[in-house]
Amino acid sequence: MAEDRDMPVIDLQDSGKRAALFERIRRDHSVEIAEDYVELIADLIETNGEARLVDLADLLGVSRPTVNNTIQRLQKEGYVESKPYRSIFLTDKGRAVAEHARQRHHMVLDFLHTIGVPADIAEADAEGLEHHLSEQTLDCLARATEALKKASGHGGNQS
Amino acid sequence: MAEDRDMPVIDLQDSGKRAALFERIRRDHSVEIAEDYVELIADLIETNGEARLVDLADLLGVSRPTVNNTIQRLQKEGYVESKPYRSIFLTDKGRAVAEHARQRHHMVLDFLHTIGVPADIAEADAEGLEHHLSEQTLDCLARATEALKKASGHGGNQS
DNA sequence: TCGCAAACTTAGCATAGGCTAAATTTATAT
DNA sequence: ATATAAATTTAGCCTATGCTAAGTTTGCGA
Ligand SMILES: [Mn+2]
Ligand SMILES: [Mn+2]
Ligand SMILES: [Mn+2]
Ligand SMILES: [Mn+2]
Repeated sequence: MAEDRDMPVIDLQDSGKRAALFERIRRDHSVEIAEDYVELIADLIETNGEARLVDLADLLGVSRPTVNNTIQRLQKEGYVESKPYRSIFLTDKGRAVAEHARQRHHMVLDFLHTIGVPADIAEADAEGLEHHLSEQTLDCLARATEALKKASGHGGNQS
Repeated sequence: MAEDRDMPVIDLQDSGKRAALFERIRRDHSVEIAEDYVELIADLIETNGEARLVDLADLLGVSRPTVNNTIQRLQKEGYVESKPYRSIFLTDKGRAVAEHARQRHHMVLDFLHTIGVPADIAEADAEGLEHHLSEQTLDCLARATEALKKASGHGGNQS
């Protein structure tokens, strides 16, 4: 139970191994924006019938030219399709990514709610956390969420 | 228990509120590198007596000029001090950030281990997750970790 | 001590992701 | 039908973060 809280977390002996972890984080970040965009686009299409650039810009809190720029990149990378001045559609690849992103988003949110994080804060944290969870960890998280739900359901206390 | 897994996670009605969440993520990302650097620098100083640019570059998996560039920015922003061609030191601000980062890193890792994530994967995921947890969520996470430890300790099963 | 290797810096380049201002196209309302 | 408004795009700018190649400084071994 002695939780060496002031020891390096990091193995300074094997720099190659450590470097690989940071490389994964940099990769995660490079797909993060794609994930948020396609998830929003899927939501907009389902809710409004179409995904317009102006709505994306409002939801993301960035300027319209910024969205335009990113959409062009996402189109090059095969996530979306859109003809000039028309609204935005998902490719099969984009739809798959959106579906996956949405599931993870739900799972993270469900977990945060279960451990007692207030809804607003859970929403905020989930938006960042969702992009850094491996499949393995998602599995374990789902199991832990169920375990905690069961525990508190059967008369457990958490405060 | 009907977990509407194919509903938008996102409130498309209030774009201002949603935009605020993404703005926080963008802010998180802009301090993320600072956190990883100061944490590594603290570890190197404790372990080796000094933090050298070349070791940072090896551990981070980036080139030496990249580290040089970032260190100059971190110095402007008051996290580190270093005279040309000499090794790198933390300011009080840098030390505080490093300490905080290390605690979070430990907590996330402890949690991931507790829910059964293999050590390698836990290390990898923690490196990204650690930067997106609010204080509130950290609190709840610590409590959940204890609860799960207790549960499995007292003859619980998780698979 | 002095020459070479290691470490660090500078210069120059690239891409991603932001911005504003201005141009262009599409949609709407009279 | 046409003027105006809204939406989208382009142009031009910025910073952060990455790179390689080349220069500079430091440190060490012979
Ligand atoms: Mn999401
Ligand atoms: Mn997100
Ligand atoms: Mn860390
Ligand atoms: Mn990290």
